[in-house]
Amino acid sequence: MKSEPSCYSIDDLKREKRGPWDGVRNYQARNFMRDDMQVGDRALFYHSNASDTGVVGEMEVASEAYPDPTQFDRKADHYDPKVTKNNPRWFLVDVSFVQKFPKTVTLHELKNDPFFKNMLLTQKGMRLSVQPVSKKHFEKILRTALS
DNA sequence: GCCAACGTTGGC
DNA sequence: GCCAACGTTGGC
Repeated sequence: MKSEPSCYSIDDLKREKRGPWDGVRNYQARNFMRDDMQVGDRALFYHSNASDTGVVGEMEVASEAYPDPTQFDRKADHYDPKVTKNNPRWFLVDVSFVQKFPKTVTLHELKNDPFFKNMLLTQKGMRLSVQPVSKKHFEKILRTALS
């Protein structure tokens, strides 16, 4: 799950312990949260547009999917004038902090390791902000981060 | 800040 | 339904 650290970082989540992953306005990303995530699933926190772009920590899915409240909020950055309370379009899950890695596993590292060749994240033009990670990739990233 | 790669919108 | 124009993402 990607976020620009200037907007919301792993340190913000560490401080807050738990929070809604709001602001996602892409159908595919929404579908992954709404349809494929379950409470207790692990997720990776990725810093995009950062000085050190890459995976910075681990979190846990802490809620079922529910409508993103910011879509109804006229003053929110991601307000969507086309939705109504009875007909929400955007969904999110809450996430809770698990750990911040002692070192970032950078996008550069992932792209340079053939093991991650087929990972969605490393594909050209891939900018989906919420995307699935295979177990083997997830575990290798954990091992790399903690080694 | 640039810009390539996507995604969305809306005229037709 | 096509596709040009526009908006966004995100690496660099």
